Amino acid sequence: MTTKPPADPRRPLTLRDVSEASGVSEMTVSRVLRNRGDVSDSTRERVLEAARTLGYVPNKIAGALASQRVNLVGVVIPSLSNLVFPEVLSGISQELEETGLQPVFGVTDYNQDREEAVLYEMLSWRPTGMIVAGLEHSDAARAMLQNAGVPIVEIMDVDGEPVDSVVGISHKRAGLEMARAIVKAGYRKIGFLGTKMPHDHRARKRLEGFEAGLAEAGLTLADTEFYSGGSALLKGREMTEAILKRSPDLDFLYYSNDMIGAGGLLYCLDKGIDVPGKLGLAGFNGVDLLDGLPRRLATMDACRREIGRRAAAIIAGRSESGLVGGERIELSPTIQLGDTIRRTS
Amino acid sequence: MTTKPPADPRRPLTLRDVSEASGVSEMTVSRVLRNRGDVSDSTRERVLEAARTLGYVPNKIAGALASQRVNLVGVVIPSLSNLVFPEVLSGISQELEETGLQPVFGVTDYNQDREEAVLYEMLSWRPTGMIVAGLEHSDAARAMLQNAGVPIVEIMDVDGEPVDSVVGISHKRAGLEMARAIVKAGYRKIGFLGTKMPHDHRARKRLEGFEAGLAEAGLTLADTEFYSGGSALLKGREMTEAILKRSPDLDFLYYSNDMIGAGGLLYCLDKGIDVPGKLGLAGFNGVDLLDGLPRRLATMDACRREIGRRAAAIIAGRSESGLVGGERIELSPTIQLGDTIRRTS
DNA sequence: AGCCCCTTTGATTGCGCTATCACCACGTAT
DNA sequence: ATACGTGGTGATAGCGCAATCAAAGGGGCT
Repeated sequence: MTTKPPADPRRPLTLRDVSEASGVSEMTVSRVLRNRGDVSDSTRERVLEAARTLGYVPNKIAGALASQRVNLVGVVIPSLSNLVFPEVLSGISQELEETGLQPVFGVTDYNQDREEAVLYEMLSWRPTGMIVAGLEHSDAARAMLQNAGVPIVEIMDVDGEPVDSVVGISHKRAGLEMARAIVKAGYRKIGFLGTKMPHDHRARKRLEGFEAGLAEAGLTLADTEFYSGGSALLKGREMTEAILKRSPDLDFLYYSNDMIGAGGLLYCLDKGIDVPGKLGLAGFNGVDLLDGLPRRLATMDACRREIGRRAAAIIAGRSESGLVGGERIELSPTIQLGDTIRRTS
Repeated sequence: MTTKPPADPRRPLTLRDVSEASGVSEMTVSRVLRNRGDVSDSTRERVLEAARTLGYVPNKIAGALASQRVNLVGVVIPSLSNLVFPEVLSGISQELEETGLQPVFGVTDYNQDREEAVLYEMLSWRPTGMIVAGLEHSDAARAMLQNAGVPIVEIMDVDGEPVDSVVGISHKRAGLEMARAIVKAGYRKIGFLGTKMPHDHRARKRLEGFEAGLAEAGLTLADTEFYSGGSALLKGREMTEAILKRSPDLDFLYYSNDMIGAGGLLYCLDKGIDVPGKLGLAGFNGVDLLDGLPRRLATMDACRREIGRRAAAIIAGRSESGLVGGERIELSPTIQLGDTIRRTS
């Protein structure tokens, strides 16, 4: 059988073209290409051959409309330049790999209006499920998610009221526990260095938890320093220099993330400051960048990849088994003292 | 006017629901929601009000099928854990922001089979255009891209034959120029440290260019060291230690990326090695991480954000103006000598 | 032979939307 | 008066596919 080329070479191919080329009905072609229903081996071969030589690519738009099923999972995150989120995405991708589901990413830049727009856009493709970073959304966004009629998983954070399911860690508790560890190690004059992003709710919660932990020991933050934008490592250096110049008697610096913490550590080593004797340091995240530093920064693992995996599993699982949802998974970040907190043992 | 709730509360809303709630035809609702055609202000208000209170979200699947237009741009990259690609994505996002086009990302893990699968999946959504990292694809993948009938932009690399348009830098030339700079600075016993990924064609081309540059001065690589996986910073340390132990007389180390270069730099500073006097170092990429290091590593900017922007602009531009395509944009990375190459001046 | 059952294939319908054209009610020009 | 726009609206058809049911072609059984 000769495969005749389509009439108009620039007209996109359809099932009909494959059907004509292989001499069977469109329905049978559809069945072959989706591996669904019984088709004899001989026709299957013929159809696949025709599809291959034509270079046919199915039109999922039409397929999705007809079947009311879409293999997409919307993933909404605040940023890509954070190093944290790519790892979450990676966990999601990995878990979804074998399910036939496809993640689609959207970035909000920590901006609620952008988030609303991205959610609207994504929901308009009628995805199988949504994974959204954080629990804080505009009312309109919450309403959209609630009405979407598909599983919603909010990730990263568990301190708040989820729309549906939630997978994350308690950033409040993370801050609290780090404060306790620092106090226990004997540090008393403690400074905080972080970002100036009012919409990074997780950083805010860590700070709140941290202050609560200090309060347990009757302490308050001795000084704080904030930044925004730029190379985090460099900012860590600069902020550390600034805060130590202003408050030379600090004996501990808590950084809101590992990158600025690493910058601070490099600064202290440069200056020959005795770490952790005279000055202790800690960050947050457990990025593996830290493994390469001259000294291991104290930190707390945020379970990023695991969060992605579990969230994806909920979507994937729920899309098969018609579960009702509302799962709540709180992971426990483990504190790693590294070499920048005095060991009290 | 009271907006009656939909009959079945779990049935997804359609244009018909909004049309009934607002007392106009579906067509008029469609026009209002897309801001197309003339609609009187009073009806527009009524329709928007109804849509808002119902919480209607349009179904783009149906819309795309009917209009044969899809506002998606497929973006295919090899990895997210590389720090380089998130920046490219960021450039793409930014450029696409105002065009109504939406990027959709797919990750191949430097695997040609995965790439083929991801391309097939993406093309089946009939995107407005595709941005694909690299020029090396399987025959099937090339064929798919060629037949897609939409603008294709291959990015990062210009050393090869593009399917359609291409935006990137010459990695061969980047390697070559770095080699020349190193030779000119007087280094002679030069080692290379890189990844063991046979499918990272850009790293390979840089190495080829680099060796060609050495050859101009009658030199060859004195030693090489490869790694795969793990924390790049730590690997940089370990590899540097290994290669220097094996070949203590090396006077320069060229790293295939900045992260391992940074690890190497930290190692050398730890060991008190005279950089750049006794030993010169250079990386590749110009990641802003380097700004925070104790000494600035020599490197070469890969124009990542710019590449993303230009690629997106081609898609956006071509989707309006029915241009024919085939653009070729070669950006020029600038060498930054930093503090780890001797200044010959 | 007549029956049933199973496998394989095809015809029809509709998913939710937009393109297109038709239509109506007004003006305004001729 | 007739013709002709023009802003506003609705009716109809169809995008490319999959769900569904109908039908055709074999066996194997009584």
